[in-house]
Amino acid sequence: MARPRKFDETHALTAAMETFWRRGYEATSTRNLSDSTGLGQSSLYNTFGDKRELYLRALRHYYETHTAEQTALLDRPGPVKERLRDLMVHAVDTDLADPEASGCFTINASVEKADSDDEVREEVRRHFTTVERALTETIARGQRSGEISPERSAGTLARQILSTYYGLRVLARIQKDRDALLGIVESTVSAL
Amino acid sequence: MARPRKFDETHALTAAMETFWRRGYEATSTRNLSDSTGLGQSSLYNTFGDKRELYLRALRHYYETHTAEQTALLDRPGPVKERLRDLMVHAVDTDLADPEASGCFTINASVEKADSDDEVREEVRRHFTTVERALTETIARGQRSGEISPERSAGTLARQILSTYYGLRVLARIQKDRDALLGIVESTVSAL
DNA sequence: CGTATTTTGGAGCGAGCGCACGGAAACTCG
DNA sequence: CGAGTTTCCGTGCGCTCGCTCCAAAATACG
Repeated sequence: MARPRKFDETHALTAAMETFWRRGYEATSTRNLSDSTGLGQSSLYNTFGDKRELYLRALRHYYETHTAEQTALLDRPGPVKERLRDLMVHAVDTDLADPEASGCFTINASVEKADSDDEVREEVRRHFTTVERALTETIARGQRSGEISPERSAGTLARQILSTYYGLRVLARIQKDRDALLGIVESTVSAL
Repeated sequence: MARPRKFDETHALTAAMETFWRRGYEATSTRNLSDSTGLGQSSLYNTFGDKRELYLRALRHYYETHTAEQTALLDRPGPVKERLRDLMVHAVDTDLADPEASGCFTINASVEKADSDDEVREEVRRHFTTVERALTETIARGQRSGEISPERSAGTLARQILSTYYGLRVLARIQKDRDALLGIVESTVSAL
């Protein structure tokens, strides 16, 4: 019925996500997005709306790919403490593997834009809540199986892990000493 | 010998720091800085150099005022666990008290600008290291007095607290439930 | 009081920003 | 193959950006 697109929308969205992820919202220009996606400016605007809408789409895409991957690590079978350790070790290793890496996009969005944009804040909250819930379920499972003491509530322990986890991802931006970071992980897991 | 300044340099620096802190580096224009400090553009450039230099000055000013305040909380006398609790509770309360608050400037700088600016990264590292060292000393003191088990090294425990602490400050941007946040603090302190 | 020196305020520079637009191009379908 | 529809690409608009410059203003000193 009309001229077909010569790009894949998901590929373009992934490229835009990586650009926002690495450079942040303000430091990313629409030319940067045009370059990294390979789309012309008008195609960008036709497909995704304006810069802010594309940022929100990128953040949601991060949820569907990366946040989902994090909770998937927790939902796997096996000893619960190993699942929790996997989550954190995986984060440390991906943060350290790529020198261009830019931590966790959700945290970046939370710091740079959640204050000034209600929709961004709600989206960030959704990410946080999803990970927190996955952690709570995992810990509750561990408490039922006896791997984790039921002394403190699963919710409190989950928030404690969540806090350590996000702190790790902030520290890992500066502190590149893998052993020090893994020491945090071990100490946290063994304290459960 | 010449026309005297009609502003106080420290006051201007404090105002600039608060602007960068709240809005971030990229979203802050030199007009914003001119407005918040009350200085004309030429006075700003005469006194502080360009925008980036002013940002570095602001970050160092944060170190001397706010980071120093954090370590001062730890250096006070009294039970060690109370000192650690104070540090975290104080952060939660200041983050929640002011709806305009924007978390921890060091974390913000780490997320927005440490990747792309070596001097910012070194300054952020200095903040992190200072808090980590203060935590290590505090925990070592607790181990000597018997308040904290010497099973795990003071350095590892310090980094664990540091991680939780920074995670708390990220979470507090979104999660405004004081009881949930304080639950993290209690759980962390009681696990020592 | 005149001169030297520094600060101040405001205008304005070139560059890059987000975004819009219009015509050419590439398809589907009658 | 022509009509209709959507996408693509380049140009450029209005604006704001970081930063500079300069003349007026305000002091200290001989």
